[in-house]
Amino acid sequence: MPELPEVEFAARSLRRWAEGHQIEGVAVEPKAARIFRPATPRTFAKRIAGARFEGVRRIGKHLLVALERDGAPLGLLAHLGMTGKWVLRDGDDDVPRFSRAAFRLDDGRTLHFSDLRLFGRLRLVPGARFEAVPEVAALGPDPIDAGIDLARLAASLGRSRLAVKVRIMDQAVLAGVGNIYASEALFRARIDPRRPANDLSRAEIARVAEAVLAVLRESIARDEGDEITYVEEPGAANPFRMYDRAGERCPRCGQAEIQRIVQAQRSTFFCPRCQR
DNA sequence: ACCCGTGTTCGCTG
DNA sequence: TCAGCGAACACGGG
Repeated sequence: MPELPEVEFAARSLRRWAEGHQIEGVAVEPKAARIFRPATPRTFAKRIAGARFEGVRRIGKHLLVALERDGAPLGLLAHLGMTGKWVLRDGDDDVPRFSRAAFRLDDGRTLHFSDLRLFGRLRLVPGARFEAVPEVAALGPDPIDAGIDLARLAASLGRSRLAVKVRIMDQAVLAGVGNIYASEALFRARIDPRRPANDLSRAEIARVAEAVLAVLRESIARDEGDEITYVEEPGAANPFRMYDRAGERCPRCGQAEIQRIVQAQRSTFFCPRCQR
């Protein structure tokens, strides 16, 4: 599910569902131990039980959850990986498929962290000192939260001969841009994803910045309500213009077919006619 | 059976 | 020294 817009949706959901509520107990799936590392599932459950949700921040694809336990701050760093999602249930029966951790709240509802592929992470951060976590410290600016500084983006791109599509997915360059939105943004910017990053002109870099912001904002706006359609759900309509549309006509020129290529072991979709 | 997947990390290489 | 590459992680769906 998750790139920046989907994680933003998760952050808003968590705020609405959990802020101000206390965790009465936690049930963890022992087989999902890798999610809780370096803590063991048991230690994780023990340390977080009794904590109250204070607030939720998002940087890129990371959720920074501030908790308070026994009057002391405690952080929960959550990453959804490829298939993670937060799900709220009324009671404690009706457990979602692939629930890996169930947080029983003080109002009888249960918050589930569901994750099929186990690439997600739930990590406790002592004192809620998120800045001290290396993977958080390494993140570049979040485009929605901080905007995109053109000079900084130009510097990041100019330093690399990597394909621009691969480069803008680097979380140190733009935190939160993943495989889908990288393709979507470069289509909007009319830039060939295979171009070396350091080959782009200043004007082209400006187009990339504008396009990244636009596709992220569009998607966040689309997810405005309580519901979100997950790409992987069977029968869900594909909301993207390029992603997973190989062989279809380009929606811009109406002439060329959308191509699928592989870059850095990930699928890229683009229009060979419009994107130069 | 085989390939694919919205992400990250690790070890190797030049 | 370090950017870049490929494999690995894990598991269901087509």
